[in-house]
Amino acid sequence: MKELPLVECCTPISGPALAPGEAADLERLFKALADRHRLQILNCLLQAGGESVCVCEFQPLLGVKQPTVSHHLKQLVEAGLLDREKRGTYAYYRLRPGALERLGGLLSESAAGVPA
Amino acid sequence: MKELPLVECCTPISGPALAPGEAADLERLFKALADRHRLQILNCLLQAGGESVCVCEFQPLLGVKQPTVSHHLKQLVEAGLLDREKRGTYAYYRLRPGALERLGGLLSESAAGVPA
DNA sequence: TATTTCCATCGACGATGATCGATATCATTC
DNA sequence: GAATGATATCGATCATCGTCGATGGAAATA
Repeated sequence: MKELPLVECCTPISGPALAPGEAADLERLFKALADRHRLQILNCLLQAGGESVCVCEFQPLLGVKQPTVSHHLKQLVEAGLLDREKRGTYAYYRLRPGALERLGGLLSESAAGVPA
Repeated sequence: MKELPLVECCTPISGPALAPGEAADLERLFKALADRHRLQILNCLLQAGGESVCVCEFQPLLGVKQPTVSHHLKQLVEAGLLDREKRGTYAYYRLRPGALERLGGLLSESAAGVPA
């Protein structure tokens, strides 16, 4: 047997681990937010005050080609952050109501248990 | 000149774009959160209530090798989410006070301007 | 129906990122 | 100071992601 070191390593903390499904959901959400261009899209939609914005707005804003814009929009929809609506040949995107609030609330709540 | 289509595409929205630096900061933050293992680390530290946790706690929790744990911890520190402290040969990490709150507040605030 | 326009999907390529074995560093112990 | 143990860094490998040209589909127009 080995003696304990002078400085104790740690007192094991054994809170429940993040549920695998829950961790995967959060990972997808944050992955969706972890891109400059997708953040620009969200910022644009926030400034639109929840109104729908046409795809054609995004391309000049982002400075990338059309397939790339489409790709990013799809990712945001699949993450549950945006809703898509088609009118004629145009496609419109808007913030899914409450999506960002929920994420913000989750972070604030989690951190609320931590003393300053 | 071309006539306007039957369905108007959109009324251009011209709010200020996200400042490049600001977008880059946010991107780094969300990138740091966009990984299953780093989320598990944060969850563990949240359950520790802001207390320091030794590195040796994380390896069995994550189920990855030691260099990988070290890699993830470094990313979280560089993102400004964790603080590192060394005692003897051991390294301890803790949540940087207010970091998660700020992020949560930012999201909630941004979304606050959007009508339900 | 042919044409045009808008947008999504596909396939490929280059870049970025996660992982791990090997090695380095540093403090402790012998 | 040699040996041990904990952690960080390095270098290579493999997977994932962002990007874009080419193509496809659907609606509007001629």
